[in-house]
Amino acid sequence: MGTNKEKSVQEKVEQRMAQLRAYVSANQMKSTRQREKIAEIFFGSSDHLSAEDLLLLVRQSDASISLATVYRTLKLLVDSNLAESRNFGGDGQTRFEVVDDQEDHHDHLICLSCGKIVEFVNEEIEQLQDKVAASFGFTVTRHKMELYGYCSSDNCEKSQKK
Amino acid sequence: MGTNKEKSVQEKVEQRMAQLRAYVSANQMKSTRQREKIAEIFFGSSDHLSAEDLLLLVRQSDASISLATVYRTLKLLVDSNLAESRNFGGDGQTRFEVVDDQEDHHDHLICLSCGKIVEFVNEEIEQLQDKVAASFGFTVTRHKMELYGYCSSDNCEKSQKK
DNA sequence: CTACCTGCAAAAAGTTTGCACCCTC
DNA sequence: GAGGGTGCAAACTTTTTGCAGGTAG
Repeated sequence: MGTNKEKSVQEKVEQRMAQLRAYVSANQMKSTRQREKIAEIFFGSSDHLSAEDLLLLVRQSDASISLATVYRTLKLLVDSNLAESRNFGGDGQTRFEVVDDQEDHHDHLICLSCGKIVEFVNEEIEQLQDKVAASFGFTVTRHKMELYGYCSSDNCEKSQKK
Repeated sequence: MGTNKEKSVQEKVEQRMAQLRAYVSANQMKSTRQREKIAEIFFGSSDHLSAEDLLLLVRQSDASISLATVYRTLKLLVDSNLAESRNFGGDGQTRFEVVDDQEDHHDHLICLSCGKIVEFVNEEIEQLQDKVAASFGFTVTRHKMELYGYCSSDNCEKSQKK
């Protein structure tokens, strides 16, 4: 593992930052210290962060950044197609995650007991989705699939949330 | 269409009402005019209503009902497994829909242009989902699948929302 | 320098809750 | 009659926005 097929985390982050800078300058926007920092930390994180989560992380390296700017930056990332917003479980918390161009789309498997979130891809399902949609005259551009259930992790039964 | 395999809308609503009453009395709760009305209208509606939507409908026949009671009743319906809450599009609106015991689970196809929502079921996909989940050691109890794209309805291109 | 950005605080939007009064069982 | 239910308004939570001052290009 970790050969030429995978990019290092650092490389991926840099690639996203480049895309962001391109979008920013193409739209008469400016590159600021806050935007750079927020985006960089967001791209580097693999979790499903809420705005508040991200604010906390960002403040570890720059305590003056405000929640409003985090929201504004997240909106920018979503608009530029570098991030996507999700609404798991209906707990009223919007979470964001990094979008990987076409190359690495995935769905989620969520444990209702311990909260673990696993990402997966299944080409067969994707094809069936397109087929079903087509039968209704729809062309699918993106989708969201979340499977809720129980995992078999050791520390799952023990550390039940809720 | 409309033979013995389908229940009339009225019958379905009554069945739900009976389940609700059972739940209510089994939990030392009371049956009130407001609860009855809200639940009945909710069960009778096939749309994906928000609390506010439902309030408007309910007020057509009883103008004194409050939003708080609608929320309280919706929570009751969700707790009693007669309704389910959804979060489409991430537009900050929680929508509710009637749960049909096991018999009629479905997923959604959503048109990004005109907002049309189509419900569908595909057994093949469901089986694949279980299979994929099992490969990660998960047992799926429920899932959510939303396909976003564009429909081919006549009045779609014209009446674009947003 | 100009236009875009940021922080702050106020405003929105959606949902929940405390309380006094009301109604069902 | 007692205990849950309702309406109203206030409280909360999450996200957005107006404004005055700051800064990138």
